Amino acid sequence: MSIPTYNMDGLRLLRCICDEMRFGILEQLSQGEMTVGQIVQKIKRDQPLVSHHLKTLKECGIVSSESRGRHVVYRISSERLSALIVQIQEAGDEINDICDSTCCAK
Amino acid sequence: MSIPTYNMDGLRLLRCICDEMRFGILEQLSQGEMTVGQIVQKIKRDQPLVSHHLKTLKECGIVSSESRGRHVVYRISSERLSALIVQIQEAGDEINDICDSTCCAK
DNA sequence: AGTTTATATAAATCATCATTTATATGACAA
DNA sequence: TTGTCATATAAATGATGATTTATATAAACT
Repeated sequence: MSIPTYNMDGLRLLRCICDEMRFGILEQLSQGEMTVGQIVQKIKRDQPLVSHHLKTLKECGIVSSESRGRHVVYRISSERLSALIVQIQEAGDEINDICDSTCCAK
Repeated sequence: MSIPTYNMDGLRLLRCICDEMRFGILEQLSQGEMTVGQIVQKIKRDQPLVSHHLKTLKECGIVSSESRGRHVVYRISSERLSALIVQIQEAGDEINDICDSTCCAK
C-alpha cells in the first residue's frame, strides 16, 4: 500500500460519516445535542449499536460528549461539520434532480 | 454495483464518494476535466480499476463523460458537487486541528 | 481488413466493517 | 448496599464492496 497523493483528512472524515446509522445520528445531532437514549428512541436501533457508532464518531473527532448524571449528551463538535451534513443532504437532492431529467435514469 | 443509482440522498451520495480511489479521482476532477488515461497516470492505479470506479461515480450522477475520438473525458457534474469535495477536505483539516490539540489523539 | 491505442466489463477473490448477542460499568435512589 | 437505569464494551458473525485478473469493445490509424 503506497502513500496516497491526495488529502487523507477528507477521506478519513468521509469514511466515518458514510454509514447509514452514523449519518442518521449526525442528521439528528445537526438539530441540537441529544442524549444516547434520545438518539436510540429517535432512530429506533439497539442501544449497544448506537453507542458503538457514537464511539466511532467521537474517536474521529466528529462529535464530543459530556456526562450529566447518568446521561451522556452528544453534540457535533463544530459548526462547520454541522453545516457540512446539511450541505451533503442538499448535494444529494441536487443529484436527484439532475438524474431525473437527464443522465442516469436506469 | 450496489451503490444506488436513483433516489439519491445524502447517504447515497456519501456511499459513492467515501472510497479512497473515488475520492481521489474527484479531487483530481475538482480541478478540471480529465481523460481516463490522465487520471490513471495521476493516481497510478490500474486502468480497469479506474474505469470501474468512474462507472460507479457516473451511475450515481456525480460525474458525467463525453467521448472525444478514442478518449473519454470525465468531469464533475455540478459546481455544487465540486465545491462539496473541497468543503469535505476543509472539514477534514479542521477535525485534524481539533484532534491534535484535544480529544482524539490516537 | 488488420493493428494499435483507449476504455470498459465481468467473474472470482479478498478485505473491511456493520450488526448481533451477551455482558460490564457507572450513577443514582431506596 | 442493593436494585435499577443509562451507557459502554467485546467477541463472533455476517454482509458489503474493493481489487485482481482476464477479456471485450470501440475508434483511429496502416
